[in-house]
Amino acid sequence: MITVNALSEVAALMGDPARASMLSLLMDGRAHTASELALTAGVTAQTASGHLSRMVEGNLLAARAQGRNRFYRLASSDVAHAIESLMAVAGSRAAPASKAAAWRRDPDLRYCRTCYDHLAGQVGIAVTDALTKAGHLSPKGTQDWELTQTGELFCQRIGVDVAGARASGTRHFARQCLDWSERRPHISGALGAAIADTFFKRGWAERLRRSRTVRLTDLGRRAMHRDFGAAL
Amino acid sequence: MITVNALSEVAALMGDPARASMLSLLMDGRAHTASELALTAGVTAQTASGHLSRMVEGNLLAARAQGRNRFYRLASSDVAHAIESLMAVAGSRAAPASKAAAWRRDPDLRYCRTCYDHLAGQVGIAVTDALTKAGHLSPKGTQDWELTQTGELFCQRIGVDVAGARASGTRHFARQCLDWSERRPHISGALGAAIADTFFKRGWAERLRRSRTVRLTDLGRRAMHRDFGAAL
DNA sequence: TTGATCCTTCGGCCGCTGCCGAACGATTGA
DNA sequence: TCAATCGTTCGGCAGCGGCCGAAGGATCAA
Repeated sequence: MITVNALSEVAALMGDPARASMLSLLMDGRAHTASELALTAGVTAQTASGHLSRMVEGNLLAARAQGRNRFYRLASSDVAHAIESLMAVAGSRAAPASKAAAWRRDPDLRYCRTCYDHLAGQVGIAVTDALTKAGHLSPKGTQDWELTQTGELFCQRIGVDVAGARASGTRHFARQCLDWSERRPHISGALGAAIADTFFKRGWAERLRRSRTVRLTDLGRRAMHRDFGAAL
Repeated sequence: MITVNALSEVAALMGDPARASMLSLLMDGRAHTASELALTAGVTAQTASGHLSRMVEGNLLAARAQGRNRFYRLASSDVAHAIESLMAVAGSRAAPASKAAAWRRDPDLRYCRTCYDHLAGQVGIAVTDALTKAGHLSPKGTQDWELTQTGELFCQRIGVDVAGARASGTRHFARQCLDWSERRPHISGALGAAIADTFFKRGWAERLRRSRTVRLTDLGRRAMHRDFGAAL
């Protein structure tokens, strides 16, 4: 009865209050950091770390390192489905969880910032989304992007130095970088840096002093609309 | 976060190997006795008893006493659905579980017998099914049956003493009795006894000596076909 | 390089809970 | 009524597992 054992193991993983809290938070479909999950569960970081690695081991979660942060998300929609079924049995429906409050903090930083040397935040996501929607960019594996032929032309048109990016030695060309405020991947790597360069050189964006925060100029706003088809 | 607690509690109930074994067995949708579940789980009766009462308490199972046996079944389809989702996460599909072997034992007893003073086994179920399908009988609550007007006429026609059954003092008129071999309710109570009486009086069935086993006669087989519309 | 932040591993404590033996009601069949 | 069967409660034991403090690696900002 290998299936019975597997059943009880999966259920047991979900059956701890701390882990259940984490899973509940992750039901929003986004990725969360270990410390955030620890806070939610009401346990210390080291305890949370143990829980998280066990859930990764049990194929409930997927982890992804991002700088000194580690983001965790549900491993599959199957997991989300199972949790929802359990909630149905529990008889109470999942609370919508008011996140509005959290979004008030640091709105500028969340709007646009540099992530190392490329754009992040809502603007970074908007750029990435626009490129993928237009067919210029498509995910390659879980870590990279592929720049299509039309993407190559598009970059040329708006003045992104693609050739320079390709020639950047050991560096990854186009990388998927998990956005910590939007919790979705944006474009990084050499191409991401080249795109950010273009934003700064053409006066579409400017760095705020002593901060990672980036301000989108009126010119940039118009460019986002005209060249990327995104309203921001 | 009342929902989180409830989630972990439900999952924890399913997260024990012994309980998971029981739940797996109960996934066939039928009711099983406590001892059968104990055997399946590989624990002693008293351990199983504890598990079962906890699962009843947690609304995972429903229990029903039947003589000195106690039958347990999944409390709802929601529970079955949740278990199935967990199995999907576990990645292995539920084994069909070869039950064919078990059905070979005591085929006569399973085919037809008396349960106290009424018919049980496949014949008892067939009679009950035929009456409900024809609209003569319908469940009333979870414990009783209601005999409809057409049912009353039908009983009159085949010679069941309904009036006598109604007059039987303190006794329940038409009761749902869980069939231990078919695991589904058949008709018992005064009406069930009266129906069985008819079967014996009209030569449709005869008791085997020193046994609860009942043999359906050729006459009875024909009656089942003609009057009940059931092939047996 | 230094300090700060994020996360992990290690070690030990403690409480929960699953397990069984024993004993006891309840029901059934003879 | 008596014996057998089914199921339960009780008590005690043992082990798993969740928790934290301490310490250390990795990464980032200055």
